[in-house]
Amino acid sequence: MTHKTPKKQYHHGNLRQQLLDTAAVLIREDGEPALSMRKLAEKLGVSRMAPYHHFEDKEALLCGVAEAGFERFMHSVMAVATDLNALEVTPYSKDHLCLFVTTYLNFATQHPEYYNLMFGGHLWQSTTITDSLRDAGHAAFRSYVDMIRAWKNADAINPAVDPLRFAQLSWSTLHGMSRLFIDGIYVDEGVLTHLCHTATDSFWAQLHG
Amino acid sequence: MTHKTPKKQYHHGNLRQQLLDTAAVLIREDGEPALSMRKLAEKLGVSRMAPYHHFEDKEALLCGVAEAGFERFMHSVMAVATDLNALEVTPYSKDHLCLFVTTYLNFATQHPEYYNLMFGGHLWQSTTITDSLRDAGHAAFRSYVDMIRAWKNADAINPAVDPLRFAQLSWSTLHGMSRLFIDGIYVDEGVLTHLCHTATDSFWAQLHG
DNA sequence: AACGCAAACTTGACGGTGTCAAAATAGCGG
DNA sequence: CCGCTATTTTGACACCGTCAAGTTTGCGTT
Repeated sequence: MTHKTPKKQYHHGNLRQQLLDTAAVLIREDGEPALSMRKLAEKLGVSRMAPYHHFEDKEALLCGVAEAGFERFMHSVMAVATDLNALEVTPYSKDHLCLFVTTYLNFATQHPEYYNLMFGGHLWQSTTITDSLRDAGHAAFRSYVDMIRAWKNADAINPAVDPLRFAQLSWSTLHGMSRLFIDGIYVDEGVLTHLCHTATDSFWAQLHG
Repeated sequence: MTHKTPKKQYHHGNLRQQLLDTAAVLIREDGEPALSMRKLAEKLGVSRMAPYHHFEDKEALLCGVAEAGFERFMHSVMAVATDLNALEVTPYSKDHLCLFVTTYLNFATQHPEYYNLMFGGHLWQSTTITDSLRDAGHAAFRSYVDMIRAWKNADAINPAVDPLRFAQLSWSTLHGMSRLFIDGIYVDEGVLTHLCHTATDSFWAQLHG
């Protein structure tokens, strides 16, 4: 008979998870390029090579962090979708759309340490990107397209709209806005909320033109 | 009386410029993170510290490369603007708009080594970004807003459109598309041209709604 | 023509990085 | 208790950015 859960199964315990969490914290504090495996290991009171038993190399670790980011991201979006009623937002309305837009940008600007890895070129251009990360990314996009298809199936938008095409363009806009704010090219907080509304207007027009 | 131009003013000659050019080449080949000052110096047959006489540190060098990118970028955009007649594109037409969109994306996708530095977070988030680079970036955006103002002054768009607001949103879209293609998240070449047209349609609608 | 001087370049050294290889240790099933 | 595997450690290496101090070069002045 095995123990129910091997709580502390070794010297340190649940390293792997702590590596992911602490890496995210360190990246948030000092930026991704400043993260070093050695400092990360030291922060967890473990020798420099210990992390390599849980992640093949630094990039694999970052892929893991990005994957965790996708989990959080999906959770955020799902949460808003289910809380529509509680928020007194009527489905398929412009407010609904705006809520989605602001949710996306809030995640991006409030969790840049995740967003950068999730949608940055560093990992996606790399030849060693994890299969699971690639899947998570594709799944996220697919669920976005599915969301638009749902609008279409509910006769909430112009039937001539191509969901895939609209998804590609609108995601580009959301992604571009996110990047410009995260990268500090756009700075003003007020501009953000205003831009969210302008973007929503544009999306709404595309969906009903 | 000084010489008109000090052609070969020292051992090596016009290093500074070769540093900028070769750095761009190396980044294009292996990506920005793979660029090292030492390899760059060696490639030019010069000792490792030589570059530091022309650029304070690695980041300053990258700022220089980015600045060169802005020059090329502005040149590309200007060239299209002046060649409108030769290309048989009537000013302020939808084709005109589409031409601008494709020009932007062509630059981004064909010169990622410059685009990444010009509009990437690496330099803009850094506290040590060069003043001249900052100026170049702002100038580029300002000239974009001015272009839209010109359309407005020519009564070519809906007078209710706020040029700054439209510039921010449309630039976000262009930037987002560029990033997604450069980062290899969107891959298909055909999708690019199609997305350019979809984006143009959206912009056109915003300008004439 | 000689000199001086500043600009351009080199060499040595230091602390930091990712990670390969091999040794050490811990915990669990038999 | 033994042995086996999962986990962690230590040593070593090549590479990186760059500070400090030395060396070369070429031009302007005398």
